[in-house]
Amino acid sequence: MSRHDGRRNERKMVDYSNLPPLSPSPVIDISDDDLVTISVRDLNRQLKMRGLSREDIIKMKQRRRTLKNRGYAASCRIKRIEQKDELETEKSQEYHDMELMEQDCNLMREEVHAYTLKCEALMKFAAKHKIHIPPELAVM
Amino acid sequence: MSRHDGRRNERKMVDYSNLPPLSPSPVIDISDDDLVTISVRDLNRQLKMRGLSREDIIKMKQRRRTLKNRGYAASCRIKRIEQKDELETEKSQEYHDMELMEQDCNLMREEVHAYTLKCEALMKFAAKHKIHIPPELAVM
DNA sequence: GTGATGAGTTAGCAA
DNA sequence: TTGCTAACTCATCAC
Repeated sequence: MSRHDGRRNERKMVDYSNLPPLSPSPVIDISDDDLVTISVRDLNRQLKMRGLSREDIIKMKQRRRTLKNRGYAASCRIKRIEQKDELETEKSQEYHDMELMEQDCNLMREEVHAYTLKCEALMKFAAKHKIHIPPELAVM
Repeated sequence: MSRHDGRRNERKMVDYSNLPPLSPSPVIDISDDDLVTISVRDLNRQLKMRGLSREDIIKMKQRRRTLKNRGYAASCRIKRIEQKDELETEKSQEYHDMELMEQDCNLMREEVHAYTLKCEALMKFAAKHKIHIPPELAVM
């Protein structure tokens, strides 16, 4: 119960200025925003310039890592949501395609049916008029 | 950094016996497993019987809540995974159905084509033999 | 009180 | 060191 007791989580988004100060005393006046943004090189330079103790340096580094992790966790959650949305979108697209294809199928089914009727009528006509149709032309 | 430093997270699953003892001293000899399982009534009875202090009772309750939350978090994760699996399964099922329907479509497409050829041949045959076909029977 | 879930922290893997 | 993710804790909401 050291870090998070009712200081964060107030309303949805990260307020970097809201983290508790580094105890026993604030070590350096870099904002959290800068701390995660700055390069390791520059950070080291800053830390040395200000002559921080070994301990404070370790704390600073740990703090940087934690802040970065906070960001990673956020992206991880966002990614998860996006992937889910993607799946759902693809699924409903597929469903839509399927409906189109089904219509297509039905049209063709009707077409086939219409042809069978037509041909049937033609064959009847031929029979009625005693027209001999060569077998390779006979439809049914 | 009070609770979880290298005691949990060893390998995947919850080890209830692994939580740190309640400080300043272990308060009661209920296992975590029992603590989350027992009813509130029974818990209260136990706590009173053993004459625990107000503070220790509060700690005990908090501990129970935390253990329960751990379980809720786990179900939440499992649920998320299951929902994702479900989506994926549905999607691939849909894809499979679509393929079947496509085959169906293709078969019918061929059928329609075969019919047009047949009818074309019949019409040519009729023309060649000067057979008059009533318009309502004419195919094309 | 119970259950679910978003955000943050930590451990530990992979690169 | 960096990025990611599972497991955990906590706050908060709904019931």
